[in-house]
Amino acid sequence: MIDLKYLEKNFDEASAKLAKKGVDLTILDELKVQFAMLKEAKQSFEDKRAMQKSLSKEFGAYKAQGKDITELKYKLDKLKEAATLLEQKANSIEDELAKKALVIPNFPYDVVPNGESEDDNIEIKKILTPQEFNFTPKEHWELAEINSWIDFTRGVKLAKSRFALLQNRAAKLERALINFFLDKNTKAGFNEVSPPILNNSKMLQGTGQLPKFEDDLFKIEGEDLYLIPTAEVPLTNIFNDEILQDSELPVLLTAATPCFRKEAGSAGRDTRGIIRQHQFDKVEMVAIVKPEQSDEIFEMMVKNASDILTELGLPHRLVELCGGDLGFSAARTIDLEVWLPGQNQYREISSVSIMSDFQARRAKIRYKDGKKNLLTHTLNGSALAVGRTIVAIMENYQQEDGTIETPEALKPYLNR
RNA sequence: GGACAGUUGGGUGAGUUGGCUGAAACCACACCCCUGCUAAGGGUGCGUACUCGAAAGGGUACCGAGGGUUCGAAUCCCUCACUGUCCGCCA
Repeated sequence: MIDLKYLEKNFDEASAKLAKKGVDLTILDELKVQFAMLKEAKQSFEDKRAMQKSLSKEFGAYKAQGKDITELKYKLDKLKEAATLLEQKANSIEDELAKKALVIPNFPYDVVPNGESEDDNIEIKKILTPQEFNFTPKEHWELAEINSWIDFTRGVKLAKSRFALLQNRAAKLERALINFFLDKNTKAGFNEVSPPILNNSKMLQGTGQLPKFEDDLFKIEGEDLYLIPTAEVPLTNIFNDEILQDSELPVLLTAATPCFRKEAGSAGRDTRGIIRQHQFDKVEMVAIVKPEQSDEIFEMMVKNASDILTELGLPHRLVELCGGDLGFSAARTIDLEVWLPGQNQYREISSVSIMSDFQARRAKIRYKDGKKNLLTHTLNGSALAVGRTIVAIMENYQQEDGTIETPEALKPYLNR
């Protein structure tokens, strides 16, 4: 959630920032007005309630002394009625305000370039040069067919469209990659955990998926539980409603989990292959940090993800997302895009973001700074998306006959 | 899933014949004093959030969540969630 006090005090500046993200600014005016109304309503309720409470104390004394209480009771009844009314008014303003505030996206950082869509993103640098093939490289689904790595038909039979069945060496490769990624992240200082992959609505709200993006989530019927769309949700919310000691920070966590997304709104996109599935494995990095630590940790996370790709021999590039392409909770994001020779283009394989204090405010993640409790910053990034890494290996390591070689770095993980 | 018990501040844990309790005590933590050497003693402070105030200091809400009774509820009633134990089931 954005800082409403900041919005109140620096309205124009806040508006300019959100405009960069393409927010309809009329909602901000409403927010500002309602925020002022809420303060006033709360104040008048609290004044009445204070009066009621202090008189109520006398009530006990009166009774003990055997004094007549009918007049006092009459006054108290009136006060109670008035206070309750004022309370309801304040509550309804607060509810409305919360409803609106929860769907306002995070403020982007100043370094974020202007732009409306992914076409306006800015390439920062390329790492490794794509190799020249002396044949026409195939797309990964053709290779999957030739090597019998992926059974798309039966995946759909078992579940529905956008589900696939990895088999043979692809299944082994998936497991090897998860281990490889976790080992790399551990070496980079991240602590491995294995969280629940069903989380409740409070957690989904904490990281920003709810209430606005409910349609993207798979929900368990009859339960307040959702399949997580990313391990960012459980990892970040480990500290939901907690106050950390400042000596504990930064907290660096990594986990390999399946992720589940409905992909609502991406009908027709990437329907072939396993680029966009309802279920996919991903190894995630999450950091809970003091605000002054977040830039440094961010660079470290980007480098870690990039180094892993380099070690796998996969050409990739770093892309700074523009305001319009930035996610709801993100203040700044760098995407890592891997080269896919079959598709002849770079495709996202990791996304590393600073959420500033946006998630921390929603999830109430704080730390002790002397006597004060301050909001932490949260960051997350993939290192890496497993399915897309398999795609990248298939396309980059393909031979003319359609067979696929194994990257050197993975051999220790596959030959056992 | 069934039966019983419980859910209080960072931790342990009082308080459940309604008002003197936002909350004893102890531990932990912070600062100070004494002392000096890898101990101990003494003092003070210490829940969270919002809000008024320059500050000192006030106000309101929160004792698992939500609702109810009452002038007044951590304390009484209802619903739900969770934890523990026993039974059942099971990887």
